[in-house]
Amino acid sequence: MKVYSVRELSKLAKISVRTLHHYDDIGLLKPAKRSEKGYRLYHQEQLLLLQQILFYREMAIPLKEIAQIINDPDFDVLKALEFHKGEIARQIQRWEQLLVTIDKTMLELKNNKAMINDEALYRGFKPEEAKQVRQEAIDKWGEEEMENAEQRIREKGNTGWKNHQENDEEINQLLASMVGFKPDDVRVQKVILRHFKQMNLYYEVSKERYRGLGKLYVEDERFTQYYEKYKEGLARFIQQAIEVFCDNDLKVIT
Amino acid sequence: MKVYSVRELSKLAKISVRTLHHYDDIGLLKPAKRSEKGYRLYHQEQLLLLQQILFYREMAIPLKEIAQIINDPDFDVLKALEFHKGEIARQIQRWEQLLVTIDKTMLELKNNKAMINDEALYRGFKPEEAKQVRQEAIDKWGEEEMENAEQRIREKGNTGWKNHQENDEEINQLLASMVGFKPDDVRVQKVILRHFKQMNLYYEVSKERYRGLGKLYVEDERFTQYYEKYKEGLARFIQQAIEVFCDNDLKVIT
DNA sequence: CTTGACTCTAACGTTACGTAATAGCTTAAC
DNA sequence: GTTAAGCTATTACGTAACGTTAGAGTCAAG
Repeated sequence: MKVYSVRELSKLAKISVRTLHHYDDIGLLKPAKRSEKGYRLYHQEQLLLLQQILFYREMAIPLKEIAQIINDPDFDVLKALEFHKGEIARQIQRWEQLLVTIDKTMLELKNNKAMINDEALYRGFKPEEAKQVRQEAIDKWGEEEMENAEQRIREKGNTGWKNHQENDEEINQLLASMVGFKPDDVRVQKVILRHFKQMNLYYEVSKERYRGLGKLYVEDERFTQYYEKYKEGLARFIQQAIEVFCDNDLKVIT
Repeated sequence: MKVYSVRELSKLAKISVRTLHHYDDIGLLKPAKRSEKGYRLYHQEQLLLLQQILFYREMAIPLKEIAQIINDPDFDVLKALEFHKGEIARQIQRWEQLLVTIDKTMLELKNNKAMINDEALYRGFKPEEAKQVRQEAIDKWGEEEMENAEQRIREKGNTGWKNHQENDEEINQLLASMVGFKPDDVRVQKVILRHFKQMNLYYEVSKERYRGLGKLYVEDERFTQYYEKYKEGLARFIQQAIEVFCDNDLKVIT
């Protein structure tokens, strides 16, 4: 009967010798016997076992569980597989969602990055600075927008402007207290208008860009988490309110 | 300016305190300062950073790389995201393939398990034993096939039958030497016929079951690896040859 | 002043091996 | 016979991202 050395077996199964050592260590796959000098010797039986092990390993089943499966004849393989199927399916769901998010993020980075930076800038500057920054931004718009915006952020640091921050805070608090209202509620829209005006004080925020910002609130974790901090569902609430605002209140803008 | 303790920040971000400790340890997110007694104190700035970190962490980007992204302004985020997008896409591919394999495996386990066991039995029994086993199998077919087959395997162990094994080996060698031939090549089909006869010596292998076995050769890692050992592509080759055989040579069977 | 809730550091545990490092064995060639 | 190539063994640290005690100091409230 043919016996296999570690190397032979490893080549057959296309795994490393170390892996076989490991499986021996943890008792998952012991060699049929040891040679006089302690060399591991495997038989067909082990080859078969190994194939099963690798089969299950491919399905991302932890080695401990694999040991169960191949050792314990009473182990319910079907149940285990069913379970892992669910796990994998969920995993796939998550990753697919991630792909979407990444795509969106990349789009933001490519096209709308300025918008994010606007927010970053808009938050934390004195009005004079903001106006100047804005002017610069408008001047160079389209050519080096990204680099410039980032550059300015780094240069200016975060020398916050008190009044602005407080106003911002108040608006967020107000909106937070209104979560649950219908987005087209007049009271909500009033605050949104205030928000919109606030932004337009130092920035030229078109209807389009405002709508885009609204979407960012729910699609970008960084914004979402920032607003969820105030109240659960706030991010989505604001976004919906902004949508309504942009759809209806165009007259205010011009 | 509001400062956050570890716990506060951890609650805001819905992560563990340990994680914040960890991020501090590895320098990914240092607190703004330490209190007199060494307590970690975080500011808004850190909150923002943390949000970014968690954002990237969600996309399964390793912490080291995240550190790059948020520290090094020259780091090409777009490229990094593009890269990870590819990674994730590939992952998803693999997992989806796994789902298919798992489904098939479960089907095999539920309905066709006997087939796998047939192969296991068929390989390694003396003819008398095999015949007896077969008789038993036929008798109890359909009620406890799975348990019985397993039971028999365990009972009989692997007391191999020399001639049978050798014949088996020779067939495999022959087929291995023919990989690359068209599956409907007469020489191939002759060997397949021999294979089929060999199986029918001790087992009642219908055209259907034989075709099913052929599929197993390529769909079940355990079989695939077994045959790939002889020659790369052998498993698929045999399967194709069996398909041709089952499609054309029905007259031989009856 | 004593709880209870919170904080710190230090350090081991987790998963499935990779990667040396050190040393003995086998075998074919010279 | 020796030597070099190639195999084998054991031991043990490294990896990623924290979880989980464990021991000990700190803070606010009753």
